[in-house]
Amino acid sequence: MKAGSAQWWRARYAARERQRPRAGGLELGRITRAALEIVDAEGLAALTMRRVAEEIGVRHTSLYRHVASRDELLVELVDHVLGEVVPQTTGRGWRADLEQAAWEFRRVLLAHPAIVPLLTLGQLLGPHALRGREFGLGLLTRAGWAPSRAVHIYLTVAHFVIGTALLGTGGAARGAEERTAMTELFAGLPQYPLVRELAEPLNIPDGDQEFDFGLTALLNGMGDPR
Amino acid sequence: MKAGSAQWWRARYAARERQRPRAGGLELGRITRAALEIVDAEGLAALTMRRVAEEIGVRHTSLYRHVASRDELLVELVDHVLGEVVPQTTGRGWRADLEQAAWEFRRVLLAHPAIVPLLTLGQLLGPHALRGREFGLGLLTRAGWAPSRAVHIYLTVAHFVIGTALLGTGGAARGAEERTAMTELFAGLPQYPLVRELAEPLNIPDGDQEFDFGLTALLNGMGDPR
DNA sequence: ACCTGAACACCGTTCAAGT
DNA sequence: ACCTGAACACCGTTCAAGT
Repeated sequence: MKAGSAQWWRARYAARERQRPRAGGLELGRITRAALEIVDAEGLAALTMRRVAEEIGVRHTSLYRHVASRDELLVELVDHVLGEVVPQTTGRGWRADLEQAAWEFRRVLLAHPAIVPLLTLGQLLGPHALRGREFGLGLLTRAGWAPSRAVHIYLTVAHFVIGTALLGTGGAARGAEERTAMTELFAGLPQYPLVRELAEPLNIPDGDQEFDFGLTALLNGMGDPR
Repeated sequence: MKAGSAQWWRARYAARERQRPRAGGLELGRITRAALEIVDAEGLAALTMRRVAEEIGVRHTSLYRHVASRDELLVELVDHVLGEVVPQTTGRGWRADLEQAAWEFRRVLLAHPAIVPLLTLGQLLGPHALRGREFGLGLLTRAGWAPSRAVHIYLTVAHFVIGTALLGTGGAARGAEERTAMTELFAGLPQYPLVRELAEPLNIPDGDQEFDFGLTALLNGMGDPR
């Protein structure tokens, strides 16, 4: 069964209910916490089963009693990080609430850049993901949006947050020396005059500004609940 | 030097100019073409150096003469796929042109779902990526958008296309049995009443409709060139 | 029930040797 | 200049054996 699929999640929830952890034993939380530490400090490539086990002080084969594969561990890690998202209502209407939730989601993702690519590994159906989903749908339906419209808006904004985080972290992130390298690169490519001319605004590494621009346009374009 | 970084691309362009391939020899194009075949048919996990070499009929260590690492191969593969994007003007104004380009970009990504996650590996600075960038910036500036505005619009739309493709392909893609599994999953989770109530619209696997909704909202919200 | 040890198949990458 | 062969270090995963 593929880790992160709906079928997998269903089995996972059932197993979690059945489970009674014994005192002093290794549990899933200890594993995901160790995994997050490694991934935050050293990146995704450093996250091996052996490395996680070493961090905890156990043989790496022991992990397979709690997690069926590395992929399962990664899926669990994603929902663990999603637990840091704490959406709150603002008292200033649905649009302000949605914007605040989007920025809060973005904040958490940027705090753990290495796990962002993992969001595409499976479906976001863990307890923390569903908590966020419930919150978003709640504020939209309470504002008067029709159910199918609320779903569309929720999914579009969520995907926008994830998409911009994906492109803004990792390989696409721009430092100072990256920017000078880019200028030099474009200088040697006369085939693309506009790319060269607009090199400066293209390379300003202000992801927050771009995020603000896109989110505002998105919400402007959606109108109001009938 | 990190594959996909601006510095890497700079060296890569320079090396490509220097290169004179000898007749009958192995060249990069042959490698990326074999890689794409494998990845389309069997997914990203099947794309090993040994497998690519086998497909071509050569020892796997030979690949390292043309590509410094597996990561380099993946970055080259991305730009290779981007070559399939053929944006065209419509004669119906900048907005129609931009929408058409966005759909064309989406079409190519969905045709090669396994490579979509690779778009986040490095910067999109290959020749085909820059060709698309030049096209997008061209149609926007010709329409009268101020340069910095054109850049924002271009980046936002491009990131939107990639973001929705990322979440719509791979693990998040929904088949029929996935949807029934999701219904059963929600039925057992009374903690999330709205998620359960809206399960049906949430699980309709119509990515095109969601894409259309988001793209329209985005462009609606951007207004017109001054 | 949980952890350990040994083992398996398979990776990416390096490098001296051939032509 | 390019390809080959052998080798290295390191993976994820399985499973019988211990407690």
